[in-house]
Amino acid sequence: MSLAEQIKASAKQALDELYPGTEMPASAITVNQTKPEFTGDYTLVLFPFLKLLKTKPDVIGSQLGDYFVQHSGFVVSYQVVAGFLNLAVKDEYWASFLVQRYNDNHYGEQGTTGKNVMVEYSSPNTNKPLHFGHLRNNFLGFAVSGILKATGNHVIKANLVNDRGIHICKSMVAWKHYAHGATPRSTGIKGDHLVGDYYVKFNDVYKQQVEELVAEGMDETIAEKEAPIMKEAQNMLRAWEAGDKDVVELWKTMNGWVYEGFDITYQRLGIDFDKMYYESNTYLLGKEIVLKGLEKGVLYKKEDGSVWVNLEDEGLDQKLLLRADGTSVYMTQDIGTAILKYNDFKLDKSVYVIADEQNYHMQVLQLVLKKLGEPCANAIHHLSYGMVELPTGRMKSREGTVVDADDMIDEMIAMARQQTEEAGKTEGFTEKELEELYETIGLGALKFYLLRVDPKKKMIFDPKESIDLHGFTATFIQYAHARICSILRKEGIDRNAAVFPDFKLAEAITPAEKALVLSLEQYVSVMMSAAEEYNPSLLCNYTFQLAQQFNSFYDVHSIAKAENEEKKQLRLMIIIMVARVMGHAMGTMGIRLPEKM
RNA sequence: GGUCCGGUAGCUCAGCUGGAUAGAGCAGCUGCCUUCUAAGCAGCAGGCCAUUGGUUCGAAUCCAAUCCGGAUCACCA
Repeated sequence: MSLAEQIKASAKQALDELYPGTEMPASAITVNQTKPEFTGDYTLVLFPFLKLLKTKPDVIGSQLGDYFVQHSGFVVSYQVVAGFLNLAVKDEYWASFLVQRYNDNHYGEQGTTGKNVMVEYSSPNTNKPLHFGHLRNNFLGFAVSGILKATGNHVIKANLVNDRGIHICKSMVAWKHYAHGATPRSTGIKGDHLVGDYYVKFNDVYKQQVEELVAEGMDETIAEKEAPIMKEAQNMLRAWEAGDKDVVELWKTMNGWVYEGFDITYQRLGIDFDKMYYESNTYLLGKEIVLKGLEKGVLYKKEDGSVWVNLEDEGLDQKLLLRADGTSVYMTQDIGTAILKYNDFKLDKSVYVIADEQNYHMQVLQLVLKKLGEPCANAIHHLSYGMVELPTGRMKSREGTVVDADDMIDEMIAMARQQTEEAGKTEGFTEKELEELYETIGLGALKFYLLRVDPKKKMIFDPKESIDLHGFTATFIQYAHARICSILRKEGIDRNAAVFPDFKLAEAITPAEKALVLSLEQYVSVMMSAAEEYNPSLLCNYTFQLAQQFNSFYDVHSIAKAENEEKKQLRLMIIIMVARVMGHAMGTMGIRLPEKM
């Protein structure tokens, strides 16, 4: 239990004892960190008690304050200011917290919940390379997986690859006509980019053909259907579904190129999966379920033979689940996959990392599954995140107005190199170490940039403004971490092995020291909130604040020249804990921290 | 039009389960490296928390209305 929670519990107990018979609801008890301008560490708000207890703030304040001093064991003194009870926590409490956690190598890790949680993320289309917006999805999914793992869940990271459909055929058709047999090997172009180029090519040609047909007097909506290249793509899709040997062969080849490209990108990003699902394997699964739902009378059939679900009672619309010709739609596939995933791993929770443009779709999916009586309906959680936009609006791969993920990674690493060299900080590194450092800094900055904002908010990225390496960034945290490592190196201390069995608290803890211990104490509850809210930005904010506090501490206190041995040990324990917590928090999100920079 | 999401410093964002004088970073301005890493620290300046009303001892936070921006409401995925 965190200290703030202990204070709440004690306050509840105190009120029960002081005012027997008056049931104070837990919601009436609020505990905040004390504002810096007042003395104290935590503050209990007294206003909510006044009416129910028919008393005044200073009366109840001193009653509760006395109770805390006498019974809590951790409060040394208190002050009542207006309606606030400011509690000062004993230095001994902080010291013993520190010693205890210092010797706990798993601080920040929760015991197992016994729950199986799947996080589906990334889920790319195999017709184009990843762009900046996809990065947010990938980082979010990976970070949330780490957070759920740290809070004791068994996590399965899943990737549902969208490897079939008309959009895939578009790249294939264009490649057939315009590539003259070009391959990643023959051109030296990364496979996903090569295929993406032909997706763009398809759209160029398509647009041109539509224009020509319109110029010949055809209606635009008809022209869009009649353009030869579009018809060809549709034919190809039909051929694929029929298992046409040549089409399937080409499909396998081109998807293979894309996977090779994706693998490189995933590896550079430090992102991985425990389970791959391919839509080509799963797209037929939902049909059976839908037909069963039809039998049960949960769904209904229209005259033309198409199958629908009526969600009007839920305030939504009617939704098609099977076409008149019996083929599946997107929703049907997702119904099948949801059940498949659920059964594959006996899931307690199934998280979908999907952009907020699909909120409606996910809502419908969940409702349909519920209507069908599928237990997986209740396990679904849509982690809906806002899209990354350019100042000019949304990225459109069809129009080629995207910030490419691979380019972005290169740019970030190049920037890390440039700034390290400019600062003259390359000494004492081998060439290989430098390469690794630039990657750690560049990728860290990129990940942090995309994770530090509340997932549900959309964000605007201006490619003209580079991602900063100062201030609220991973670099800032990495730098603080490197400083700690440097201190330890100079002191000859191994942070994983150092123990302080003789530590005694000899004098008062200073404000800068206390700020750090207080933050360290809050780490677990921050991690829990991040898990509850599926929100890595909480960890980003927390870790940044910890780094800030460390830098201030570093400025006013010396470790090497500490006033005495007790202070030195105290500070060593503090900074080692800070380094560990930073490493744990960032590591959870896939951001590495260097020992030196 | 229905539904949903957002509007906080010049810019990017915290704070939103109601609590003290609304916080960071960037950009701007002052200081601070013969002392454990200045990718840092300390400070200055910058706000009608979109608007209006309501609830309350207390509202950026909750409710209602309005304005602005976005998403979505496909036999696309």
